[in-house]
Amino acid sequence: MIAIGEASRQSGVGIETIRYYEREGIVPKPERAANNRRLYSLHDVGRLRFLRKCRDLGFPLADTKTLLDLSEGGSDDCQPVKELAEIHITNVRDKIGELRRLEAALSELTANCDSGNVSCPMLSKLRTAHGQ
Amino acid sequence: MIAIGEASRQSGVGIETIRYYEREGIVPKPERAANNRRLYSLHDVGRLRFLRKCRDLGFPLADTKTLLDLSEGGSDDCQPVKELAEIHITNVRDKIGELRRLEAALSELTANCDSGNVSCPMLSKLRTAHGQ
DNA sequence: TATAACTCCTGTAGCCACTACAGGATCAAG
DNA sequence: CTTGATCCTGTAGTGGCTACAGGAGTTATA
Repeated sequence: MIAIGEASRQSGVGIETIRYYEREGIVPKPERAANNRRLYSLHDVGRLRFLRKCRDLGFPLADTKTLLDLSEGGSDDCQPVKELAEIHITNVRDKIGELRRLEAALSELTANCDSGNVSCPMLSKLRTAHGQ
Repeated sequence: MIAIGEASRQSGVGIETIRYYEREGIVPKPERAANNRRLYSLHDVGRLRFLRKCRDLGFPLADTKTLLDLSEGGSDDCQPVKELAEIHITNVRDKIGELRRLEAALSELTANCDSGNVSCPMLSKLRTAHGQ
């Protein structure tokens, strides 16, 4: 059994984040030593690593919790996992599209923005009544 | 002079958001009618529209405030505008790259995730010790 | 004139997923 | 015995809104 700092190091999840996950009920309350310090098992560390990977993949915390429950549920049924992942990947693609539109709009706005320019074309475009 | 609801309609900025901008000092406190209701001029509406365009372009609110100040400052110097925009466009591109990596990782993870699968390959990959 | 429906006011809390303290207790090493 | 690392609880802050609650005033209709 290891302390929270070591569990943090081994899992890549920050100490404060581990405590936050505990408060939020994402992970079960760990054992406590006689001095009231949290004690984590290898299994607990594995769980934290699992959570970190889900979060790194951009899953919302609630989905991450669901995935963890599915993973520990034993059945390992693909169906609900697939659904969550597909919704998420759709969201990711939507965001990419949105950001690409942003990038294009910004490029266009700053196209004639030279350092030597006195009247800034970007500001004047932002001031016009167009674009709703 | 118009009320806040009309200013909201004309600018596309929500009523609560307008009041929030006022609290945060993004826009100056407007005139008040005898009944304590806020009164906005055409100039005020133009300012709100400017803010909305900046926000739609994804600029952080603080940058948006800076752009507004530059726009109203009179000098219309391109230099600081260009700098803000370039930092922002870099951030946007970074985010696009990050999301593309996410998309690829998710696609790979779910590649063999069929509805008929009993042991979910995505869950088992998330459980492995790899990937730090 | 009554009343309903609308708009406005202030102030506060919630969203997401942490992150950063403050203020204190305990522990290990020299 | 001191120093420094680690741990504890509890609270507040981040960004940029958004959603109330609870009340006051305004406008339109019966």
